[in-house]
Amino acid sequence: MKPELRREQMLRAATRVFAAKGYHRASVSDIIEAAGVARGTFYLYFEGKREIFAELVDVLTVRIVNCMKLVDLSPGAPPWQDQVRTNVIRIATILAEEKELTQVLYSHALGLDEDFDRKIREFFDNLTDRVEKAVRLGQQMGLVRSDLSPRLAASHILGSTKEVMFRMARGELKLSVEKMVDELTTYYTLGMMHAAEASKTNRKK
Amino acid sequence: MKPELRREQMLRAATRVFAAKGYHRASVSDIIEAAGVARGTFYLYFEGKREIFAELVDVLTVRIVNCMKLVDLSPGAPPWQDQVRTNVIRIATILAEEKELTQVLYSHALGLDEDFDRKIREFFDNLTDRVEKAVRLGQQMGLVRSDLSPRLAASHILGSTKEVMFRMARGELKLSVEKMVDELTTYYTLGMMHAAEASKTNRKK
Amino acid sequence: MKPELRREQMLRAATRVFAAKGYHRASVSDIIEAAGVARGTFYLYFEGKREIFAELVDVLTVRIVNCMKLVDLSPGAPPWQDQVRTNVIRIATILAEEKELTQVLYSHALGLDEDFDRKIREFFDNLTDRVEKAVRLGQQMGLVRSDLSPRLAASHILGSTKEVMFRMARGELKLSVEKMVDELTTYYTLGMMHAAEASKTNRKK
Amino acid sequence: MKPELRREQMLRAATRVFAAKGYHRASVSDIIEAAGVARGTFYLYFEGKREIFAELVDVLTVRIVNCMKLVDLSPGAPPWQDQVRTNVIRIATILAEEKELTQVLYSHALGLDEDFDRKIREFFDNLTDRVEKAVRLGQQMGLVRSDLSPRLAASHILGSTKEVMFRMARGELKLSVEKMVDELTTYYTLGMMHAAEASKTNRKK
DNA sequence: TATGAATGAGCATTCATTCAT
DNA sequence: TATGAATGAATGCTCATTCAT
Repeated sequence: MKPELRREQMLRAATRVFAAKGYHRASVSDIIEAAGVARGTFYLYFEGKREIFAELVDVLTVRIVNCMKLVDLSPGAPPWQDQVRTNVIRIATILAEEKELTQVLYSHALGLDEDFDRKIREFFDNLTDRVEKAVRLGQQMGLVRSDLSPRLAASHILGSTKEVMFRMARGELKLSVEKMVDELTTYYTLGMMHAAEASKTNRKK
Repeated sequence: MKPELRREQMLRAATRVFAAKGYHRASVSDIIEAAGVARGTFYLYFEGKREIFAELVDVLTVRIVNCMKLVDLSPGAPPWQDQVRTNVIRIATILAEEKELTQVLYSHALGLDEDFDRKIREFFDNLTDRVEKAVRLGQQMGLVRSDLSPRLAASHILGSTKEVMFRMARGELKLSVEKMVDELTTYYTLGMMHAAEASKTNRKK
Repeated sequence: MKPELRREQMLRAATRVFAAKGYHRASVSDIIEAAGVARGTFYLYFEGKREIFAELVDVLTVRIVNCMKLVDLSPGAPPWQDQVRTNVIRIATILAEEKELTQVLYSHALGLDEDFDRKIREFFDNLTDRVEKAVRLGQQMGLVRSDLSPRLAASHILGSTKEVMFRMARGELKLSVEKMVDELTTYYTLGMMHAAEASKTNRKK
Repeated sequence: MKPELRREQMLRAATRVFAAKGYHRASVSDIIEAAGVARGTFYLYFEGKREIFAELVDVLTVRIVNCMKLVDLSPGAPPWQDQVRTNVIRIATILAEEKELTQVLYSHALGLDEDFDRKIREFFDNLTDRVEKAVRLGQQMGLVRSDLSPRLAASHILGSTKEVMFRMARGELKLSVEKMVDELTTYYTLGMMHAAEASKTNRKK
């Protein structure tokens, strides 16, 4: 079998196993059994359990980071709310496609070893930073109320998004991606906007 | 030594160890060393590693659940926003007191075994249910806009609260509990209120 | 069982196993089976296979180094030949007592890892250094012919001694320790002495 | 590529690898990498790691055995001391040429498996037998003192020769082959000769 | 011939838990 | 109650060897 296919097959098997048992309870034996390959084959493609997990995270990370576009505030560009909405829809669509991986990432990712924990943290910190910058920009433009702590607001947004996405991945919240994103962005924006703006936005609904 | 003191001593040691290394990387050896007791003594007081961890979680859970009061909407009661705010302040105060435990609980708790995972899930689901009910009530009272999905809103609130609390426990967000709670509740309420109300609330700031 | 006894028991078992199979072919499983202890017990006392082997070597090394006395050339001291003979007898007696360990040490000791190889080498280099110094001293005293390379002579002496001791340990050469040592020292001394001395010494026999 | 060249190329690579890492630490991967051939190709030419090593040993063994000539004691033949000296020079020259292989052979050869260990032992026993016979012959001719145990003397000679050759291979003893052989044979002969002979020999130097 | 992906027996090691003292 | 020596199931990993292409 072609190496790339083997890799693919094993990554898929690992995703299934990690989603079903969680990182800690999953063993290399589980993965090779699920993939239907021999012990040695596993180590031919991955350095160990930690590494195959890291690869799964990396793949998801890259996809998410790549789909995010900076909000364009130049005249003539679409309203920033729409741009944010589009970004969130793109992310949510990926996570909805990768339900199993999302569950793993958001629930079993910490406590492996210090390096790895840091990596996961960096991923979320990276996202938080991006959101924080957007909030600051919003404040400079006068769109966001200035008494808001940008870091706090970013943590907020990230936290609620994580929770909702995770519950959708677990199949517990059953909504269309659009409906969910609309709620999410309404929340974000209402919480951040000046009274006058909030008022207008709510009235439109 | 008095049995209760022994227990206390070991629980405290376990908290420190779990906070420093995380559940999976912490070993019984670490705990007994930190507590300064013999191996066998540990098993005299606790059934095992899982159980001493479960006990730590239980203690925190009980404290949190006990400090939450149902919002009283009868005439003459304080404004519901204030009541929510008081609730959240109480919870946040406990978590701020138990920073180490909070970190453990929110980051290393999953992946032990199925029973335990379910337990953690049930704790959060329990909280979500309570919030969801509150949202429904708010809708019935006409305070909360009716196009809001109560479950989604509850997930939202829970997610952002978890994230912010966790970041504070990690020492990453440095705010007073009050400031944080104000932001949090402003968020919750603005996102949920009718335009007119939101408008008024924001204006007051 | 008392820890020291357990250690003793396991060291003895390991000696037997290493002597029978050689270091590389011996497994921890062999050792614990021979000792009649559980897997974990082994690791309670030793860090691993390398370490228990190192300990065996250390014990032998210490015994050998301790039994060697510097040759006393002051007036009134016994003839240096006798002193050397006594030293060699002491070493040979230890090795004859520890036949199994001797076999292991001299035949399977190299190729474990670089650190360990160096250790074994240092042991023999240490012995070689001592012999070399003795040869130089002999040359200064005019007892040993001056055209002899001290290092070469020392390698010589060490090599022949190692070989003979090893063959005795293997049960291939069957002589009394005394007879063997007499031959050995005759060899050493004849090869090194001035013609006149060699002549006298040989005549005495 | 011509089969013989391939073999040659792989044997050379193996020699380098074994000399650098020792038999046990060397892996088939190391060898094929050093030789620049594929995994399967290796097994096309050799049955396995043990066999390629055995082949290297065999080649050296044959060369050494072939270069040894029986001492000719018939009248008119060169002095036996000279004949022994010539033999030893021939062996030493081969070993000096094959420094890497010598190191491997003398230090990492044991502990592979029983058959192989026996083989190495047989090689040295074979040499010991030859030397022993020579000693007996010397005793019969009245050249060697009769109180010498032939087997012991042979072990002696072999041991010191092995040690010196090995140290030279390791680059630790730096002498010309001639100087070394002179010392070696002086040692052998002095230790074995009658007093009168020893006296004469030493005087000549 | 040559390749290199695949194999799996074998090994070292860890650690939660037990139990005789 | 308290101890700590002993346990052994479970796990991760290596590497010589095979075999389909």
